[in-house]
Amino acid sequence: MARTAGSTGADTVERLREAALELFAREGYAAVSMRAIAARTGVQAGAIYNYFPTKQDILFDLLVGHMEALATAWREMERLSTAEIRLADFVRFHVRYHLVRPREMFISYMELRSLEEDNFRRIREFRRGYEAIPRQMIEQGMAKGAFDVLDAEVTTRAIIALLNGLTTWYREDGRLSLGEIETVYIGLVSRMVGAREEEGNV
Amino acid sequence: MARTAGSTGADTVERLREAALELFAREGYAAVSMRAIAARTGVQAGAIYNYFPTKQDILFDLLVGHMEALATAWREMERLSTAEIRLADFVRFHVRYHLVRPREMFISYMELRSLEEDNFRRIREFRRGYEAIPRQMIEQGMAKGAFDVLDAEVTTRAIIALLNGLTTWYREDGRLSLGEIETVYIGLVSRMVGAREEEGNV
DNA sequence: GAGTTAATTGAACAATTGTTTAATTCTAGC
DNA sequence: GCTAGAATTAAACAATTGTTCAATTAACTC
Repeated sequence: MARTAGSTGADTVERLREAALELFAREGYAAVSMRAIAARTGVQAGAIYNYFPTKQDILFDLLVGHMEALATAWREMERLSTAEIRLADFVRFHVRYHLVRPREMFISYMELRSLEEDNFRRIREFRRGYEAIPRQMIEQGMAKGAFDVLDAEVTTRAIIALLNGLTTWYREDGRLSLGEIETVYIGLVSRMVGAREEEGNV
Repeated sequence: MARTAGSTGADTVERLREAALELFAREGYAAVSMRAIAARTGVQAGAIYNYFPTKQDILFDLLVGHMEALATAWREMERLSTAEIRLADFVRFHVRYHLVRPREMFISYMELRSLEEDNFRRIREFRRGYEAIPRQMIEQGMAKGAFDVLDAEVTTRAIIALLNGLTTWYREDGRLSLGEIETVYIGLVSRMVGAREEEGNV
């Protein structure tokens, strides 16, 4: 046998991405075999190599894609305003964006260690750029006296950890809606940075 | 060849634990082979099976050991007091305990998915018990009017995520000392729960 | 409808995996 | 100094791993 009826490359590569994303998120990169990804796509293992040179390239492709889409999405919706409002915007954006893409979020911070040297460095750069966004807001808010923070670096990292921690417990069918979780998180972050007026940050 | 000079079982099993802990933390359970653990211990792969029936049992042994030691350590140092002080105590304890054992902390929340069904359930129970500690403090503080919290569950989970996130960025040779990080974290958590008097929680 | 290209199979590769077992050497107790 | 048991090696097992490639079939072009 060979080419199967109705198969097109663009379709197959997309189904491969989806299968790999699901499996990497659920089992972890190292525990997933090329045959498992192929089986889930309804294809033989050899076919994968028409689209990705190695297993590592699948992971890297997923992570780059996620980070680029994330950065683009933020750029498209960010607005100029005070540090308080911009930080609240960022929290809302981050929560909303990731809760709709839990698998991407999960692998993008769980599978960093599965990346080879060069790939790791590139993804790390992406992350640094993204994490610089809240950091700058906090520093700006401090400079203008709108925030009261003991240590900008630790506070930023704590906020990022708190945001990323969402993946470990959020369930779509949970008690709270996405909007309610956003509200709670915005309130928490607002307190963490010691924003002057606790309410009214829209 | 066979038994090597100066070898005792108690010593070997401890070195095996240490090797497995280091490798699991660095590479991930699935990416570590029995031969890699053996090599790091200075022993052949077959020797491991005198102490652990399977690879899975090594991971489980490490996780159970960590969770039990963690719970014991907290019980030994906890004291009766107000919710504010007890929560600050807990944060300080958690930060200090884990920053001295980054590898245990790392695998105990990164490798949960590598556990087989039954083992996973047992470790999850341990975790639930431990995470109930801050949750109860928060609920108690709310009931007494000492805390002002929008949602107890989400706030608890956010605090736990923030605490666990330490592993992803803490470095022993970093800018801040363990004590300074503790102080910042206690302040952050205190704000998150809306503790009435922000300072003076010792 | 013939010829070209795109897409896939299926078998094969060597390497590595977790685990078992018989043989061997060391240590401890008498 | 002998012996029993503890500790380990080294070889072997079948299964699985990532990857390659010639053969084969489907879709597209003219």
